Amino acid sequence: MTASDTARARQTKKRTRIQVENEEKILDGGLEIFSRYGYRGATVDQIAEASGMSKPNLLYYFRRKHDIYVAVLKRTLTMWLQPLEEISASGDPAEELTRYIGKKLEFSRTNPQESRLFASEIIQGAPQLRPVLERQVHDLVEQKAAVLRTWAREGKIIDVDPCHLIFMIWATTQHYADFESQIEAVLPKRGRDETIDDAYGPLTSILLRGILPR
Amino acid sequence: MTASDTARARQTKKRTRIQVENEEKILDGGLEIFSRYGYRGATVDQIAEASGMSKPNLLYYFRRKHDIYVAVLKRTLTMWLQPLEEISASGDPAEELTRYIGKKLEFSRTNPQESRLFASEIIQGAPQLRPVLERQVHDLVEQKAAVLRTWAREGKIIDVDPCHLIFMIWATTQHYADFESQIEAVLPKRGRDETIDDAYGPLTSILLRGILPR
DNA sequence: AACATTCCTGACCGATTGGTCAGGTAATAA
DNA sequence: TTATTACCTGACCAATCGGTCAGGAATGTT
Repeated sequence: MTASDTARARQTKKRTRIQVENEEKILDGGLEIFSRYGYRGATVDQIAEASGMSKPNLLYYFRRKHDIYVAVLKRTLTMWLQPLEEISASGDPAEELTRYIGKKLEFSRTNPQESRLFASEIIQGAPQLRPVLERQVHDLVEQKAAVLRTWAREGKIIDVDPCHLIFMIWATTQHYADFESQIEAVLPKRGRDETIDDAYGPLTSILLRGILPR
Repeated sequence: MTASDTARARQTKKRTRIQVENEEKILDGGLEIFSRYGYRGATVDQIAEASGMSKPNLLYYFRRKHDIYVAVLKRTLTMWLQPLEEISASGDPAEELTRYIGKKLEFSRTNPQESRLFASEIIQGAPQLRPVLERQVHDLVEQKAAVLRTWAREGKIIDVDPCHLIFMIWATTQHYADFESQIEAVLPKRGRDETIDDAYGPLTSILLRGILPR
């Protein structure tokens, strides 16, 4: 047995059925716990329990707590960015933005844990995500900001800094996942799904009225 | 020495100069650490160091980590709610809302740690804040929502669920504090203060265009 | 100055933390 | 069938956690 025989190094080789299954279990469990308590607040024991396996067995697949965290973040990033990528310069601004807002709201509905995981990581200074933010996300935002700027030049939307518009959409849509417990406590009792349904109207109408020319 | 002689129980009596000073130091240190790591991720040792005192001495003033946390949250809540309270039914909607947005953005600039502390608490399910949210915040939101509804009935603003409008303002303004490190990483290099300055224009113009009648 | 009270500390405690390890069990390839 | 590899476990470890405690140092009161 040498160090190169460990599960992590084995990933270059072919992955076993059991390995695939268990790693997925662990990522799910990790998501649940990390999104609730943040990186430092989460314990390996908790993640192991949430994943339905013993701690030593979990650590057989991911040798360090930190490795689980990074893997969960990595898996989440793709779906988090997807809706933004789909904005098309050739489409109609109102349609494209309505669709984008809808997709982001839908993400808050179906993946609140993922949303909170990101929020938690970023509130804590994005120690793991920073490199990705500075390259991948930065580039994508700039690319889509350029699209919005083109639309503004053509008079299809008003002329405001497109980055802040994107931030507005992120903030308002993710709010329904990240601050769910606040909304739940403040609002007259309704389910989470209904609340997000209710939000769709006000959100799109205010934002579109706000950026489309009269 | 009985239990009733402890620092906490003493709060009913007159508070010493040193006591006042040190409790403030601890609340500041606690804010710094809790806002960075969340409740569970923060350690008493860290808070003690951030407060510039030894751990036993810190625990002389607050006997439990949890007591510090609650005290910090309590101190923060008042200033967090202040701007919303100031919205006046008799004022001009455009002016009142512009001022409110400005105040909230200003809070993000001057009190980012407080903002993140709240965000962290709420993401983790608001275990401590929930009672306050369900009473104090709930009542205040309903009261101001009524004001917005009146404005809508008078045709001064468009007719959307006012709660979601309030959420939009919270989300967009607090975003600049809570997600500061993301914005910093994504945006072309600027200072935090300049970014918030830049945000004020787009934010107010989009939101006001979005809710004021044409 | 004498005393009482408040403030502060080093040493310490049991519990929990992330992580290791020797060895046993199940799956699979020969 | 047998050998090999992958999978899993209980027991364990050093470090860190929240918190205690006896007693010394400041501070304030008379």
